[in-house]
Amino acid sequence: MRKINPHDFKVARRGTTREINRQIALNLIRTHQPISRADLARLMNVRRGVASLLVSELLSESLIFEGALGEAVGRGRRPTFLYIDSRQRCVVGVDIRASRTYILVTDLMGKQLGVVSSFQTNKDVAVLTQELARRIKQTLADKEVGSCAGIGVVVPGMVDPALGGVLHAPTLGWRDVNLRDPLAAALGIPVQIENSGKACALAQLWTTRGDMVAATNSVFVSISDGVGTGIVVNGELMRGRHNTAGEFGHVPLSIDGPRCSCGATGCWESYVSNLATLSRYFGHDLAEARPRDAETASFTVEDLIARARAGDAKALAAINSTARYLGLGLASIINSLDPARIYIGGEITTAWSLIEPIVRGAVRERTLTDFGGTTEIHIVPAEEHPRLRGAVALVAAPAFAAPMVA
Amino acid sequence: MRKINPHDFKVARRGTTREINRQIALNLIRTHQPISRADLARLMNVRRGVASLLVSELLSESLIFEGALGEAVGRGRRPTFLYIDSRQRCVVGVDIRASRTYILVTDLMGKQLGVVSSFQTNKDVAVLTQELARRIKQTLADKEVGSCAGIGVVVPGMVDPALGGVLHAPTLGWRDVNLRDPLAAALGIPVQIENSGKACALAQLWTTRGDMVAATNSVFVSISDGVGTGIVVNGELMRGRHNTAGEFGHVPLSIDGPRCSCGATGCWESYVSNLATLSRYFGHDLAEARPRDAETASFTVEDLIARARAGDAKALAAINSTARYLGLGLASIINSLDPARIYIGGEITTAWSLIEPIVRGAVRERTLTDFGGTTEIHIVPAEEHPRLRGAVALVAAPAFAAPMVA
DNA sequence: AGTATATGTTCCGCGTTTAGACAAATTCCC
DNA sequence: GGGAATTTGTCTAAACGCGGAACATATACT
Repeated sequence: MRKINPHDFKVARRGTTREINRQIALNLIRTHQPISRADLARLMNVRRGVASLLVSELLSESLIFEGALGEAVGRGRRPTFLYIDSRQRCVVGVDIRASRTYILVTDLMGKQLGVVSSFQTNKDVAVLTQELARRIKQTLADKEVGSCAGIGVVVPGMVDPALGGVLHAPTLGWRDVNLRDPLAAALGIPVQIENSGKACALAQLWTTRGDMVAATNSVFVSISDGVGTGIVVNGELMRGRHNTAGEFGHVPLSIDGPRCSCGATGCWESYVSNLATLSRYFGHDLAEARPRDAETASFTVEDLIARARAGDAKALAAINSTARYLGLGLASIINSLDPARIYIGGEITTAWSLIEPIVRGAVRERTLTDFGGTTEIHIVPAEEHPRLRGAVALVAAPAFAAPMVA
Repeated sequence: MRKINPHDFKVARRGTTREINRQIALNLIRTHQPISRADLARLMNVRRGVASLLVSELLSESLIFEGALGEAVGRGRRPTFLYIDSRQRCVVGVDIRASRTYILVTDLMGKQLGVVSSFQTNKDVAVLTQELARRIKQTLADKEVGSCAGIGVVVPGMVDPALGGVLHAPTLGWRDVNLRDPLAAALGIPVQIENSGKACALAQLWTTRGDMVAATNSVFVSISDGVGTGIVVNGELMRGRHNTAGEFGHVPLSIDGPRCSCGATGCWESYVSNLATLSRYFGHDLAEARPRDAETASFTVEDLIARARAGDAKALAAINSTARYLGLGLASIINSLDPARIYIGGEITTAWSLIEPIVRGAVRERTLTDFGGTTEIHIVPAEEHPRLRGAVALVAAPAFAAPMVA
């Protein structure tokens, strides 16, 4: 039951019906491929004639292609199978992080076409843009990937996708930096840019198979140096007025808690970020400066988890403590948004088998309803590259999105 | 950019275009009345012929009516003005609270038709249903209000609008109670039921004039015995998987804080509810049982505010303390959802002129971005009856909602 | 070889927008 | 007072796309 905005609506035109049904057909082919025109018509509950016309339109735009004939189930003419046409077109996903920058090439369906490459991030935007352009050119030339439909870039910080600018990325030290236009100009390819937490949520929305209801109402929680979240409501990414929706990392667990990098105190992030977990292990006061001495500089959460698994009680205690705070924060997300599913990404998830009971216990402890306590929690391993997948989705998804209407 | 759910979509039929445009026309008449067919066509950017057809359809369903001829602006034929037809049809809104139950009759546009009546709430559902039915019958017979299109009921608790049941309403002591069906059966009128925080959000969404962008991305925070919130995203009420989205009242300010009625500790509600404010004034430990002795039983927040305005320093301190916690909690809402506007309702708002600087200061203190700190805050006075307006919207809004498509 | 069945195409009907013409109503101007 | 200009509202034909059914094609079973 959506309200029509009387100052910003879209009247249905003669071609709107077709536009809508075309997108539905495209999505059904995407999720059910290989599929015949007849099956498509049955799924859509339209006559075969209509499905045929929709298909021929998609064929003429080479969004799909006709593959080999399928086997007839019983008797009767064999169906011609339809597939999304992701041949000779690719998408580049770029994940810029404080330490390194990652590049991935996929086809339009998000299928990985090469290895993930990476290089050290130069925080000077001009230099970084140049290096990115050089490496992307190289990648596109090397591979048999066809033409590039677009480049998606994700950044750990506040982004204005409409203007293409990074408004504030603390870990990169960027403020009011336009990355999109110079990169697009250097390559002659359209560039989309978005916050990485939101991109992760997009990745799950567009790549999750099976239970779509859960993916269309979900929250992605990404835990690394900071805590970022992306919220998906009714199959749509929640942006908020200034595209900053999803900063759950700075909702407090205790307003009198440790100082957070954002300047406030007791943020969830200051309890569960990788730095917080490591600080807890090394016994530093969390309010102090970040540990960067010789012993701790190269020590990561993965190392900590390895020690915990090897029997280091202090390491285990640090992780368990993070697990508990993680659960308490998730409970806030559940109470406030009641998502069907929560995705969790980040290094800490490699310890999931250790911490799951603690996390779930803490969730149950603070959720208001029994339903809330049983909210699905899905772990997204780093090997799935959720941020890069999200960057790709920025480019690939619009072709499949529902048309704006009413 | 919404994703089409491949397991639950709506194909566009032959009549879908008309359905969409019909609703747009209806909404434009609603917001711009009185309006002529020609102006409607200009607003919609369609031919006058189309607008005429849409109008004649709406006329035949008596959703609108033709009023007197308007004055010609320059030369030319005088336009016939169109109006939403809210004559002889009414909606009943019911607000069930722990102490009293309120009833309001409005027309389809939400215009108040009589006085708000109320009676003491009997927590036995059978008795309450009977009394409600009796009083509503009486109200509908007394007034020259025409036939009743539906009854909207709001309850302070967890509701399943689809099943018509109240799953859990702590202050009423209800659990798994079906209120909708017995009431509908007793009156022969369809009944809609919803949580009161969500209803308040709906009320603002459907009755706010002017800046629609703000209303379509807003959060309503209702502060009384408890703290309830309703979230509106893209012009649609956010329900969540179990219709429990919006329980920001139980997001903690400090997990080690005072015990909350929900069983957890340090919930925002336990800092800013009316009881919390009063307890602070009387110096009780917030974790103790609620103050209900002779002195405090009948003392309300309004009384407290009156004392504060009269110069009672202790009263002012209690209110200021609540104001600060209120702002800190609002900051969490802003950080996590980035709404364009926050509406605040409840008794404490009568002290807004006293507490506004403190609230805004606390908001700025914890919001992550400068944008966030300047988020619009609108006070909704009790005289506007936001809960009752929301109850009415439950019935009146569907006729104006955008059709589900794609 | 004949029949049954499934797929994919084609044709016509009908609802809706699009475009334009036209009558009715009203003001302006001579 | 009368004609021109302008605006409103209706009407008709064309274009677009779904709805339904017929038809050709292709395959399996008997």
